[in-house]
Amino acid sequence: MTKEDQMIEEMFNQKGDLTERQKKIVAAAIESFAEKGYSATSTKEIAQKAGVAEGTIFRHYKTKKELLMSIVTPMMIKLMAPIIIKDINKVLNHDHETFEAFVRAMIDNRRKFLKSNLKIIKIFIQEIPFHPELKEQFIEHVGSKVFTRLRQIIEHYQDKGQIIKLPIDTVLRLTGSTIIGYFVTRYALLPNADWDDEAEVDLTIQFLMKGLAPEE
Amino acid sequence: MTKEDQMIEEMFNQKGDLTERQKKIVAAAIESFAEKGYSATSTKEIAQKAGVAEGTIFRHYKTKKELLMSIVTPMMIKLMAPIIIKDINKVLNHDHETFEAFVRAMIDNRRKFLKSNLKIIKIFIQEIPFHPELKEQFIEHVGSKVFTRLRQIIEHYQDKGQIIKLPIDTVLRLTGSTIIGYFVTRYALLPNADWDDEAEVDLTIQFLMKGLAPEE
Amino acid sequence: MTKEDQMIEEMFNQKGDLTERQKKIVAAAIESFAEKGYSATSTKEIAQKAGVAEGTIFRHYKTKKELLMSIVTPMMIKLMAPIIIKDINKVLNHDHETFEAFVRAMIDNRRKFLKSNLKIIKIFIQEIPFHPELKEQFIEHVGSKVFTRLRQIIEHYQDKGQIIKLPIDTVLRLTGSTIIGYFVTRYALLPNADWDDEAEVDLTIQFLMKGLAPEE
Amino acid sequence: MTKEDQMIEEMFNQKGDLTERQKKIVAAAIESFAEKGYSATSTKEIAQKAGVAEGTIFRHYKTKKELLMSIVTPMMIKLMAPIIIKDINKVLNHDHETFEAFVRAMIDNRRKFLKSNLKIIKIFIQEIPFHPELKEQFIEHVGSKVFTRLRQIIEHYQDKGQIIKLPIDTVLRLTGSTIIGYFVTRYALLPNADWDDEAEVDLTIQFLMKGLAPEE
DNA sequence: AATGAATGAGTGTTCATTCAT
DNA sequence: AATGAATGAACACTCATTCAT
Repeated sequence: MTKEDQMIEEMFNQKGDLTERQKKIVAAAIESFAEKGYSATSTKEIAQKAGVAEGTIFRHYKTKKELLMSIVTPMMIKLMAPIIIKDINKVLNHDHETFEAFVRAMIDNRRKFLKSNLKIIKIFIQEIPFHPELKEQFIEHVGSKVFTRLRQIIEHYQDKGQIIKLPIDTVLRLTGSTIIGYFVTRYALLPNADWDDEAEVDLTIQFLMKGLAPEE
Repeated sequence: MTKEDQMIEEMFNQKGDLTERQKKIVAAAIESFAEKGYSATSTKEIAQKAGVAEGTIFRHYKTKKELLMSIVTPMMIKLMAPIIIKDINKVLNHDHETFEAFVRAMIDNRRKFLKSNLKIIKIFIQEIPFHPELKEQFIEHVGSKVFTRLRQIIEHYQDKGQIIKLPIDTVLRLTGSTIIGYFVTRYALLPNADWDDEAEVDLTIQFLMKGLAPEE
Repeated sequence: MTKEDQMIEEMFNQKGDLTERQKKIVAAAIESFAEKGYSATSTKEIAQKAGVAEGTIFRHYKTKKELLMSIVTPMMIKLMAPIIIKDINKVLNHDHETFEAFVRAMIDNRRKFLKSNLKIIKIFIQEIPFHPELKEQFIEHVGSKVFTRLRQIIEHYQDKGQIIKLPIDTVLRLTGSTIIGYFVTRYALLPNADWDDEAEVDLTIQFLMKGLAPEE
Repeated sequence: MTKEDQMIEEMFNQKGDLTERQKKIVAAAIESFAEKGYSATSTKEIAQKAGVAEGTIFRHYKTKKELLMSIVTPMMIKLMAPIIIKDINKVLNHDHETFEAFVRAMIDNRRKFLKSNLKIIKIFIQEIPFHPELKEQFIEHVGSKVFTRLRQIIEHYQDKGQIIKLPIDTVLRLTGSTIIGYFVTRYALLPNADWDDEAEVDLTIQFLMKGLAPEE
């Protein structure tokens, strides 16, 4: 719970409008949603875990779904923000001379966020197929921008001759699969294995670079 | 529904013990579980969709969960079977001279299964985090054997000098990420995009082989 | 309860599609709705009084409101039916030579119905202001026909020179007020007073006839 | 709302102890109780409509029922007051020479009150069957006195030979039915019809007088 | 005086499951 | 085997009321 609490502190107190009780409700909801899934979690259970009356939940969130959304939406934005927001020139020209450096930076940066938002991300991925509004919201507010952005970045490094000139979406898919595959294995499938993260990332990036190396 | 029906025919009639009514129940359950998730689906709904009485479901399956299991367990076994069953020597020595040929064969072979079991696989992946028995069953009966087997195979091709001598589990992860990443993108994320499957698989395998190529 | 049961028997068994349990539910609902009002009556209470499980109510009636409607709608129709249905010539020419005879017949006939449907009528009157559908249904299916019919009848006796030629709606209102006023006093306001019904009706009709007597 | 506000002003400011906020609460409660009934109206709804906090209602009225009573009780008294209070000799001997004049005065006088208290009267009639205290209060404080009084008045005009010597309660009932029947039709059933009030009252009184005319 | 957060019992309704037919 | 009526616990949500601020 400590890690989760920390993340709630960070994420929601910035917004500054969560009361002590609300934080407890949100923390309890995250715990339960992640453990048993949104629709198998009862509001009674959340209330008990949070140590509040059931009615209190509904004072702050009109419906159970609104509670879910209030947890998942800001995370979704924060997860993708760094990719969208960063000044384009900075990212491409100044920040990272090579594609490898860019990928490494991205892994390092997102790893922290991921580690502290593990449960919320899990909830998000679990529930997105069942809530069309969530999907639409994701695509509208984040998804499309992120993909546009990532395509620009890949094109940039292709133009610089650092990576192979395959179709951009294919490069995107291969890169995404490799990185996300690492994170999923690391934090969801085998979180308790004995990981040497530094080495593992090195190998992963090395694999990716070789795989995407331009033809001679 | 035709595709789903076909698959049900194939899969369950082998077992030979499914009545006409049971097939309808199973088909309805697959449809609903995939669409709204296991716990958000009511047995009433399944009964209606299947055109049977509510009681009929419980005549064939003691509980709702048993119905879920009866859908998901055999699929899980069939999905993994080809990897486990095949005679070891055959696979390694005779069937596929190269790692590339092996990967290509695997993709081709599993693609058919995947396409016709899409919904069940979706259900399986959605529900596995919430049903410990399912997870245990998977690991015990399938997972561990599959992994042992895949490690042997990778070692074999490493020994033949066809792929780089990274830690076996790392190779496994990278290969898995690349292939599963392709399938997920192809069939779950963007099933309606305009895919040239042959070309896409060629590029994917080419990426994988370059990425895993032994050092010179 | 005996009287109520009787009436339920009569009214609903004709339709023949009420199970024993449904009858109990309906009887309990009538009792409670009449006593505390529709919205102050809980389904739990109805279930307990009926000696069934709460769920059973909802097997037969999709909502609490549907239960209310199923009680009130057929009564409304049966209450008004005799006025609408009767063959027009019969009523006007053959059945009743005088307006007095018509009024007396109406009082006698509707008294029986009223006595055995007292509670349901009470519920109907109590709830009609709060359920627009009920009001519309009443007007559409019964009200308008009844009024058209009653106007014809009054006109008929006016033409025969038996009652004064005031505006028809005024005659209707005065007649209605007098008769309904009697019934309300008799059965709702002072049901326990010491009534000599025959004498009281005689006086009431005598008052009505004098009041509506044509000018000389 | 203007009309309602006016009436509240009139009625409650006499008591002089209603704050601005209380008036808003009372006005909102009247609106809602009349529209949806007492028990279907929530205190939250009243608070919102009144523009005050939920707690504020309970600062002024211990319970929701007390709020109802505070609305309905003074109206009940004011409605009946003129009949009770007026100096007996004045009414009978000086004010109105004839029964007809008395009835006409009563209709004129009470019409104003009725028009501006329509909603409260509606609430009173709707709720009286469900609140025994209300009924008792009505009978004790108003009802019995009013009836005693009205009986005296009728007896007086009977003695003067102006109306028929039927049993007093029967005369009372017939007179009441006729007058109340007019008001109910005029203000509750068909308030939007095209009424010529003066003519209608004339006809109604004419009917009543003929109906109650002494035998020759 | 006024607020509105907090309460927990209560609401109508749905649930998975049982069982007589 | 199949039905669908019956169950009562559980559901998300609302209620009148309290109380610290």
